Amino acid sequence: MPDSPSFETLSVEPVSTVDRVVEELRRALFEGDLEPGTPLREVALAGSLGVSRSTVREAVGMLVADGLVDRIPNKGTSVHALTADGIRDICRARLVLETAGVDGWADASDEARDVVRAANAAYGRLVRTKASAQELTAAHLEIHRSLTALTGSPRLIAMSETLYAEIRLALAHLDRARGNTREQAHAHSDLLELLEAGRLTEARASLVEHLAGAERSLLESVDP
Amino acid sequence: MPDSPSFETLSVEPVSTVDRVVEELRRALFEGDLEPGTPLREVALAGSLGVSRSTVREAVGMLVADGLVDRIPNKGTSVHALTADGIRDICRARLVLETAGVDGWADASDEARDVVRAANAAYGRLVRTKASAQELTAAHLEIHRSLTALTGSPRLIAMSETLYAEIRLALAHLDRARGNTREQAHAHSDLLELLEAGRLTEARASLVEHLAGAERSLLESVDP
DNA sequence: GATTGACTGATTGTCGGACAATCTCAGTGT
DNA sequence: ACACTGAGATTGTCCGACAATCAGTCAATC
Repeated sequence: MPDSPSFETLSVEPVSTVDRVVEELRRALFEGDLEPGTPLREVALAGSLGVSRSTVREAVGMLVADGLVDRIPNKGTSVHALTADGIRDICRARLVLETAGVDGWADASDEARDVVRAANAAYGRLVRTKASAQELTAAHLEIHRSLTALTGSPRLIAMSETLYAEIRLALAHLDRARGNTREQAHAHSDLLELLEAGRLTEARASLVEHLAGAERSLLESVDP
Repeated sequence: MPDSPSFETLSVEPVSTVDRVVEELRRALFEGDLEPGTPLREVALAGSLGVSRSTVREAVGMLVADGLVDRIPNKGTSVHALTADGIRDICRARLVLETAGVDGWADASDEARDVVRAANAAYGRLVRTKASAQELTAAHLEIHRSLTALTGSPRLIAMSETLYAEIRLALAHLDRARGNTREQAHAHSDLLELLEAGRLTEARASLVEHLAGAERSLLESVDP
């Protein structure tokens, strides 16, 4: 027998029914199929998804924990509706997390830095090929996620992901304000250049400005 | 009719069975009744708590979302066991959140600053009266929570609370290392004095040092 | 002797049904 | 205009059931 191989690259993901339901609901939320404020009736969902109410309940509970769905006891759950205060809060929070990542650029691992570069390149590619709005926002948020990931902290990354999920939900119902994609691409590239050059304080300032712009754009989605 | 009173202070919390179970489990975790790694069997818990398995399942699911309990699919749940890497990660994350609060001292609301002062005072009082270890850790973590609360961001506060919950769980099984409570009280008071004096960079440095000490202390709990 | 395969018991994941508690809302009565 | 009432809908909780999965044990095989 040839000495036992390791099989370290192999893996099977045991995807449970609840996971599939969560995934399907997230997809529907991010694609804008479900308007914010829409009630999520357990029996109706169970019926159309072909699963039991218990399973739907558990899946919805996870989305509630993620902040994508609001629950009022004894009244039901509904698609999370973002307020202006909520947007301001999200932006303040992401500013904290992303600047933490930018400040740690020098101390970050090479892989983490490469992820930022790759995310930026992927976004630029999508802008040129005129991808769909959902793909663009996903790629855009991936850049910012990679910034937080510069900290190398799994918990900070997990926190930031809940923020991006909320943003993505808000952006799903805002297909306008897409005209600034090209400027945003420049903003990201500029930020990355500053980072590569080691000009951290300028990079930080660039990020602050970029996020302020994002906040304005998001606020338009709730305040017409 | 006498002109209608306000009743603003009144409220009834519609406490569901799941909430009570969650609360009871948290208590048990924080008091150290349950060793890290202890499996949480659904039927056993349902039996001793006098509720159905569904309810236990939902409650445990919430604790999993909070990071207090680990779940391995098809294998079960167990009390979260903190690794050395986990502690390092938590401390990095709390450093980011708490420094964000400290940096925002000047811009914070008066109430938020008062909360910090009150928390510090309450902690000092407990140290003098030789309170129990659990009370001390609770008061201690409340100080740090109030620091993050200086940001005024509900989401950042919520994030920090999950961190403190994990820390509290780790501390529940570390009744030694309590000798440094007096030094810690000084550290907090010093930090607060620097803040009051507006010497923010020094305050920040003080916090960094204090958190490094906390990390060392926590690491002892996993690495004997 | 190590590996494989089959059996067993325990536990989880999912299902369906059931029922009380609670909310909503229209309707009724005063 | 106001309070009460009742029906319908929905959630919260419980129960019982069963397949799928996992951790052992133990025999069979090479």
